[in-house]
Amino acid sequence: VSRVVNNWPTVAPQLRESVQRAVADLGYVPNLAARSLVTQRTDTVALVLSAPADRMYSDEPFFAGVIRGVSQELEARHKHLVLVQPTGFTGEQQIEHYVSAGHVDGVLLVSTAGSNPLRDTLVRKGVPVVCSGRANLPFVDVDNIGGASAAVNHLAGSGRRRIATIAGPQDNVAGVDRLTGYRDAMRQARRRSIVAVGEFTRDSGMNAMRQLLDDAPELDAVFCANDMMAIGALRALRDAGRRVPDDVALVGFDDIDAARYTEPALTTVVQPIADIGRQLVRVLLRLTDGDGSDQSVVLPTSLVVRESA
Amino acid sequence: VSRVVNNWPTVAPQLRESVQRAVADLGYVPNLAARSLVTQRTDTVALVLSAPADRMYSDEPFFAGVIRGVSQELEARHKHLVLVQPTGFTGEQQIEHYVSAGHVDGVLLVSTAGSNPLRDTLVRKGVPVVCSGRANLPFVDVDNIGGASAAVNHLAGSGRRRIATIAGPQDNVAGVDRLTGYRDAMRQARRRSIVAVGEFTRDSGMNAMRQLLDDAPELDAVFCANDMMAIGALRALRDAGRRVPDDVALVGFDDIDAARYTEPALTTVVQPIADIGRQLVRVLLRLTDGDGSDQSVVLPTSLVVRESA
DNA sequence: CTGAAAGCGCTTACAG
DNA sequence: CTGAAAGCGCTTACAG
Repeated sequence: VSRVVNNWPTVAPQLRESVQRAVADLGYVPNLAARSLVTQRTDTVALVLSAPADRMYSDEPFFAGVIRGVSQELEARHKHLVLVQPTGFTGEQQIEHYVSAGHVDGVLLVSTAGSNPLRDTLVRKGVPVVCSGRANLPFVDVDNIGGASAAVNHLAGSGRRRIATIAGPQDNVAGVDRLTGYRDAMRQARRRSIVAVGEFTRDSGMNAMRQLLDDAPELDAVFCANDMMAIGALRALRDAGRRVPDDVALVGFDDIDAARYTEPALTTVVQPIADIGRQLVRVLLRLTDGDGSDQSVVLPTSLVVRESA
Repeated sequence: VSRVVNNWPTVAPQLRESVQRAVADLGYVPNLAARSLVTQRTDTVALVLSAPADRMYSDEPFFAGVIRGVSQELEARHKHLVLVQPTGFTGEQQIEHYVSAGHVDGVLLVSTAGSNPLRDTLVRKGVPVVCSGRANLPFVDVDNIGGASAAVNHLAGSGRRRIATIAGPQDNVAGVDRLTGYRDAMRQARRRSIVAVGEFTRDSGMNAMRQLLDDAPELDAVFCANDMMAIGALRALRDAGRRVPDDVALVGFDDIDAARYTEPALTTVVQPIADIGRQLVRVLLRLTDGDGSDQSVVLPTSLVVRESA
């Protein structure tokens, strides 16, 4: 029976057929716990989402998009998804325990912070891990530097003189890289950088914009490291009586749905969010089921020009 | 060893201690597959999210909030979460198979559509299932009718004469109940209903608002069955030159983050989204680990008054 | 090609 | 209180 269920080639056709009929009649479904006990595989992947509460709880669709992509790709490959959103230290310990217990074949780590004790622990234990955001282990990232540079070049190319940026948190790889991209492009254009730092939230974008307006009132363009902050900045600009894009041009990053609905609609850098999820799965499965090679991926970004710049 | 690990009372203190030391030294972690093979329990719950793609893919934070609540409650109870977002029929078949294989102790079903073949199949197989939204099996819902009525009463109480509604899709329990609440309150106030139907998305809200403006230009208030549609309606009203709240008062439903950031900020009915997730878990665990009783829950809603009405 | 047997890592009556 | 044994439901060498 086992050989029929697992599609071994060496089974007489008639035997196979009668077994299959019995399986169908009885509605037999193999017990996965028993199977994984002997095969040492679980066909299950853990997705660990960790981020500061204020971003996780917010309505930013980044995490939802990644989950969706992971889920899609896993379903297509007949694997299962265990989702974990650890709250604090005890949460992380539970995951460590769970993973150590052999309940998953690998871990997908989507964390906003740069350092991550859980990651190090898992790697040390020999658990296959793939990160979102470049790291010194298998990862999936997007071209943050290129995207940010493209945004700045668009701004400079359309005649803007004083281009500021609202950067993301600098303990976050994307936050760092998008600022790097901004600085690189500014240097190349022989401009001086004007930088404020936010937390990737609407409120922080609003505050950062106000500060920029105080510190560098002559600015005529702002590149925001994500769309949520751009939405906040838009509000601060309106409150200050600056017209967008007439007085100040604004570019975001991410291309979340909301970017199409601001007034004016947001020019932004497109990041393929669901693709990140799909690629995370592919890189992990190459590690566990494939040739075991690290084939990290960097996905392209592109600028979509709407009304704000 | 097993008795120590599982905290049986009948173990000599010294024996217990030496086993515990060994466990700690060796970093022993019990194999859950082996355990669940004999106990027939997995300490794992499946959360099945099914919704039409246009809502699921959107940046609406409802699903993310429910996931968060489920995840929190499960972590607190040392249970695990497998997340499934079936795409089409094959996706549902995979879940059915997975659940039948005994990989989970129960299923949380968050589906927007009223009828659900998967639900019926699982129930027939004897799998413990809890739904979000009232149903003829254990469920967690919010007081949609009461919330909608409160919104209408607020509008009527503040002197609005012609109160319309943009209802949600009528194949959705929340969509139906929020419309019922609107109609009930209107009847009680001896007003005539003015109804347009949307799909819970921004675009559908915008279109519905345009239609209302055509059909009933005299309206001076609109109750939207969710915030996303209210955001779309806000846009349509602005495009039509109607001021909010001066010309038209607007009330939403959900109290998503974005409701605080519209201009004017949205008056809306608060729905405790993360609580829905937490309660789903509690109701399910009462079914499986508790006394087996169906203790469905209806969570309260409340009106939060901001600027739009 | 196929049957019988061992074993995956646990839990839990069963004796003592 | 505790040891030895059976058994959960599978897979996979091992013989034949």
